Amino acid sequence: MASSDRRGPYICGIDAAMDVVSGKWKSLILWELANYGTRRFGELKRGLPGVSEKMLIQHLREMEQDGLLHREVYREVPPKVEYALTEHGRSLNEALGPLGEWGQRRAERLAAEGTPPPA
Amino acid sequence: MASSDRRGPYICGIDAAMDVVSGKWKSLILWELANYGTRRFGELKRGLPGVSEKMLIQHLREMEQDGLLHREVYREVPPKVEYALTEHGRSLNEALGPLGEWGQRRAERLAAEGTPPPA
DNA sequence: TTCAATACTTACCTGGAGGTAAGTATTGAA
DNA sequence: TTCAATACTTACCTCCAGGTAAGTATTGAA
Repeated sequence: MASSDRRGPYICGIDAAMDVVSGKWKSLILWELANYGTRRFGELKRGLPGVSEKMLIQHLREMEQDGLLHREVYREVPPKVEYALTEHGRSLNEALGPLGEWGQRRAERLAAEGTPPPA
Repeated sequence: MASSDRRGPYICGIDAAMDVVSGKWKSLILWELANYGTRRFGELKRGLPGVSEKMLIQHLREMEQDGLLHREVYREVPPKVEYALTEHGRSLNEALGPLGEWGQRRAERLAAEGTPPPA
């Protein structure tokens, strides 16, 4: 969910899914964790160029509350925290597959049509 | 795309798809048009309770520019305008299917867990 | 005693998504 | 001459997602 809690009522499934995945970096976090299995806070930060620490932690917290990922704290010095997808997170990532493929085709089509990225 | 034009560069397919589908009412417009085939402005408005005319027309214009739908004007009095999905719009709607199903399951799970909608 | 490394935390600010409400254009019917 | 019906259009405003930048907590090593 977004920081302004919703959790319904939803008018359709897309609505319910978007409530959980909308957020500038969430789908990328999902992708990163699906690819690497487990990632530390700093690794995620480096893997998402441009993300601010505030938004990264905020998104991670929301995704944890939404049951998409698990947070494991290792009491070491310096501190170490690992994030990993839950089963729900993995299934969401899979459900996003077709959308990603559609977007991929769109990007290729735009490129083929000679639409240069804006200056 | 959002009113602040993006059209890339995209860092992944999800990104490219989200650029086109993010917007409070866009997935619902997609669903409405996929279900009815063709809809007039006023019909869409009545079909999306709560949408403002400003946002509806803005979303429709953006989706037209993104090649998702077609706008057909009938020179009559009173005026008549019909909207229908293009092939791209239809394929996007299909790509959203699994996400919608995931959201549906999530909504059912939340209901089963006894998470009442917020007051 | 200070520093390095990691993972946050907090205060503050800006831009833009989206809402409200009133106005416009067209023309046949009453 | 006014009104009804439809599809916008415009001005103005609010709220919040997200950014920046500085601060905190922990403790072993130098």
